Amino acid sequence: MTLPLPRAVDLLSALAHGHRLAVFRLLVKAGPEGLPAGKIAHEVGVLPNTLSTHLAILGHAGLVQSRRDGRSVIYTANYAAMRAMLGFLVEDCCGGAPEICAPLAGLALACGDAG
Amino acid sequence: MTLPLPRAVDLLSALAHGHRLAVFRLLVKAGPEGLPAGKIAHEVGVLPNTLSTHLAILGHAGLVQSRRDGRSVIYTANYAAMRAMLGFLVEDCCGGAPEICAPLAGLALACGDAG
DNA sequence: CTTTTATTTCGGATATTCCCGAAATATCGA
DNA sequence: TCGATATTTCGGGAATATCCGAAATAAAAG
Repeated sequence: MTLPLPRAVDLLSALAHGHRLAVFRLLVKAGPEGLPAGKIAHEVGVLPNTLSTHLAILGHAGLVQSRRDGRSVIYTANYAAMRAMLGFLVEDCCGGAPEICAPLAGLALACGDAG
Repeated sequence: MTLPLPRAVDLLSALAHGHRLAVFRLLVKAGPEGLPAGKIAHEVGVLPNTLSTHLAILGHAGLVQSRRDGRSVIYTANYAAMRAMLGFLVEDCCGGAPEICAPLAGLALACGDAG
């Protein structure tokens, strides 16, 4: 197994929430520069303290990292964690069912070209 | 977006549980023939009624299907749903970060070869 | 040093998830 | 029909998640 099952559950749980999924998408789009917590809260539409909790959950799962910049705390997506999760899902599925992830090959290649 | 956000959350939530993730993996490995609920319960190590709830959750998310065979109810993994979820994650990530899913291309291809 | 801005932590109220035992339903075989 | 097997539904209790307002912490500005 590419990832211990509880670890995979942690990653899935972290993203299994509308606001947290939105936050992660936002941070992936933002790239390595990341975004300050306040801006994320505003974009996603949640109170700063609530967002802080969500960011902590994402952080605990390893999906985001943070650094301080003056008064702001900048958050960035951790690609490695997401890659690990996708790897787990793909390898775990492909083991028994190429139909599931064979189409992903083209998709992933297209992403490399387009991105 | 390849999938409405709430739909993606449903799929992620369904798999964000140790037993349910184990069940889904088991069903993917079992292939189109599927497995009866009782056997799944035994393999995963949960009581039949508890498993029934988990199967209902997976079913509601569209990740598994069922058919009756005599006294047994046979469950099978729904590849399309899993493919949709992976597609969402990959496309959503690759939009901003090829580093995440570029490695998946090779992985998915390898699955097709090996599977 | 005080104020302002940015974020996190704390306490608690509400909602949801999770699991179990008991009972109900469906199907088969005697 | 009666009993056995397979699964689901029901009801409730315990654990967990979610969200909010208020207070605390961190850093810059005046």
